[in-house]
Amino acid sequence: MEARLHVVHFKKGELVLDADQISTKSYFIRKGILRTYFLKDGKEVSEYFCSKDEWINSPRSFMQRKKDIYYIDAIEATEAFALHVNDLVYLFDHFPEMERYSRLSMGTIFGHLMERITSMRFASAKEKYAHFRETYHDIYHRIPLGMIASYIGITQETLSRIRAEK
Amino acid sequence: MEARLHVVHFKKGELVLDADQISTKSYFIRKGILRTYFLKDGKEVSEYFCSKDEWINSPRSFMQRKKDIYYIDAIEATEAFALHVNDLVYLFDHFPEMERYSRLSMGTIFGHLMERITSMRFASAKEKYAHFRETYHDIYHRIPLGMIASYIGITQETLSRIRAEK
DNA sequence: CAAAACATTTGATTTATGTCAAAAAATCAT
DNA sequence: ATGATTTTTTGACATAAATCAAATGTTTTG
Repeated sequence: MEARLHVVHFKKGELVLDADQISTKSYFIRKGILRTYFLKDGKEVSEYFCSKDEWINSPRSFMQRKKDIYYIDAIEATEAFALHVNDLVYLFDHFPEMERYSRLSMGTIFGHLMERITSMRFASAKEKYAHFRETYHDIYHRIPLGMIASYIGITQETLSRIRAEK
Repeated sequence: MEARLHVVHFKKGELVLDADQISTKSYFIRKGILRTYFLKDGKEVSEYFCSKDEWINSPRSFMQRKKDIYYIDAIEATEAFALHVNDLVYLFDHFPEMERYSRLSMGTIFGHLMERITSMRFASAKEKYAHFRETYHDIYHRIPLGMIASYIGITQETLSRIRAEK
């Protein structure tokens, strides 16, 4: 089992997954930050950030082996374990408890997504930023302003002004 | 198995689940529309709508047996099958394939949620309404304007004006 | 059927945030 | 280090959508 995970390193700014390829790996981060984003009108829109002890992948691409719109890149120099999708399938096939574990953790992620939807719907720019800081309280200061702005769906200028006040 | 589902009926406007109780049932709709909503500053905010052949519940309340903020009510007179959480757990325990099925369908719902987040982030009020109509293309005309407005996160007045133009 | 309750529309005004443009600050590469 | 990118800040202005208020339209209910 341990052997199925191999260590990988990414330099700051390095592309981990290109949107035009199907993702066969999921990464468990040991150090650094990876980020999922997509392009809208030629500009990067950050979808989410992952750091230490978290898994990151392009969900649909990885699970359903279909191309998706997401890129993954490294915000910082990052060290991670890579797990190949075939090995994961092997695990699901041989350890049924995995399925249950997976189902239950999905529930948690689910809750986060619903919360985020709510936050997007009724919050002012300032509140969205506050919500972002809560969600990423241990790494928010390591994420560039522009990426945060696109993550919460406001412009850089507005975010800069929010930070300036107080 | 069939016996574990029992038919229930709700009148238009009837409360199906009160937020101050833990939800023990999930409903599979045969006819009509149910809706999940929560209260924000005393006003109802619609979370999602379900119709024919879909399951509806208060996810965290149902799966984790914890109180959550969601109410469920009937937008139309509705007929549904109710499944008790204990019966579902029984199914998961006795039919491992259920776990896999559940995991895979979560992936789909996942995709919808992510799409919705994107739609909330960068769309104008008009585009949000268009996105809503696509998502609910077979029932959108049966949902009151005010509920749609809160679902997409704009005011009733703005939605009314969007409908008025063209 | 009328009255009440509720939902939608319309109008006038305000406000938060976006846009465009340029300066300042920080980071990167030679 | 130093010049070159890149990122962040600041300013002036435009605009979509919110707010407040009232009128109209539509359902429900006794």
